[in-house]
Amino acid sequence: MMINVVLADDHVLVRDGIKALLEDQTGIAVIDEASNGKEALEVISKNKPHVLIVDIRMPEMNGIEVVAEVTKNHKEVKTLVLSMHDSEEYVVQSIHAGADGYLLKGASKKEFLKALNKVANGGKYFTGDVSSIIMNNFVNGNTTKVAKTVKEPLVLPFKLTKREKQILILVLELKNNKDIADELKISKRTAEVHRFNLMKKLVAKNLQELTSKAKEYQLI
Amino acid sequence: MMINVVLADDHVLVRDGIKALLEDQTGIAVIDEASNGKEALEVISKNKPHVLIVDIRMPEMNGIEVVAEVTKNHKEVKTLVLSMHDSEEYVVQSIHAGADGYLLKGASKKEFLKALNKVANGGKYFTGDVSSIIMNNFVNGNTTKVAKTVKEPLVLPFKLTKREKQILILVLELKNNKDIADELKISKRTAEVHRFNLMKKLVAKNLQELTSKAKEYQLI
DNA sequence: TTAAAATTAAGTATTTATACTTAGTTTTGT
DNA sequence: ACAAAACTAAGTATAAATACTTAATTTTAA
Repeated sequence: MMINVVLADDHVLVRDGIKALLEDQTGIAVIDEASNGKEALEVISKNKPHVLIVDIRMPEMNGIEVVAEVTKNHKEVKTLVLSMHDSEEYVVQSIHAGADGYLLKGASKKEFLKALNKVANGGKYFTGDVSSIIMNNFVNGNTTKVAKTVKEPLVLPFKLTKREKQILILVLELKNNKDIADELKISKRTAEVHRFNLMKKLVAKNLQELTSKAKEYQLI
Repeated sequence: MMINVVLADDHVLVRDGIKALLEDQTGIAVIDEASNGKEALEVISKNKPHVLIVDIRMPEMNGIEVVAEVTKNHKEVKTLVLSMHDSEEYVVQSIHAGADGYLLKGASKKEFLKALNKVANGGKYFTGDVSSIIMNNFVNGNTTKVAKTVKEPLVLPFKLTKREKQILILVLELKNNKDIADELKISKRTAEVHRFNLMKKLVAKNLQELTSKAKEYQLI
């Protein structure tokens, strides 16, 4: 029985790498590819693969949003999320979105194939390092958040002005107000007020929270 | 004339992707691979390739260190640095280390081949976005630092104590002194002094410089 | 053309970070 | 056992960040 696979990743090197890896595997075929999230959904609707291998970070729609959409509208398609980073946030979001597996891009060929086969056969596969993360979060009661965090990047409860976005980038680069002022050719007091407004809009108490929120809302 | 290439990248998917990309190119052959910096140097010594394609971030030795070593000991080998990020720091360091080219992993096949051929033929190729960065830095006189920054991760001019390392991690997580104090069960004033000492040891004026230095010295 | 939104920059106040030092206590190495 | 190093926490001082507001000017949208 042939396992039909669709790849979604904006880097052609990564897609080619996966294809090369699967090339000599009997029973597995890469039937189509996508380089962004929206394209991935189109390709899936058209081809109805058994498995979607999707990078977590992509233009148009990120991997988690794609997984949530596939889980909702293509229940027969299994999803395997790829990520460069062993990130607790990403893992939890993947699970909440309904992913069948999560794998690091640095995984061995052996692990990769194991994950793909397991997922294709209806099982779950989360890379070993991630299991304790899963346990921690489920034990701590983060399981009730169903597909909430994955939607938030699409409909934000606020809107940043052009200037605020510029300020945000520099703040996230850890520049102080004087440097920000110099770079944007405004006064230090002006930079302070923009910064204050950003904190208010993102509901952040300090730089750490601002950074987390910016990542969560995918503002960077 | 065949261009012999060695690949150095710790992700097998990336190496496979590059191989797949080069597979149908007459005149180019991937003759060996390495998955970390030290292995890369061994492979180069053994195989004497025309070009080394090296990821900037690798275990054992990072790509810039490898390039510096190759520039010094294998002058006939051209080097092309790959990076996921369009980072001014990385570009400047690559140039200083003697790299013949710098490319983003998201580059198109066309650009990739253009870069490879140009570098193999003795030219330089830095991805378009980078040219202005190069100009900025050269104009601002950062050109005199020859292979200095690439060696520093190996021999540091200071030593961090156990406690300082703990403080550094939390500072880089953007935690404030009160939170650091709570987490390590020390007083806020103690956290302040450790923080001050860190700034002094790493010769940093502020959080931004501290973060940069920590990355440069590979303390995180 | 006009109104609304955004940008700018000042005011005053509190909190936190940075700067630098001193000194007692605890831990580690010889 | 003792000396050195590390850790701890206080002192005083300056600078920066945060908090919140007001208001004039510029830009943008209707």
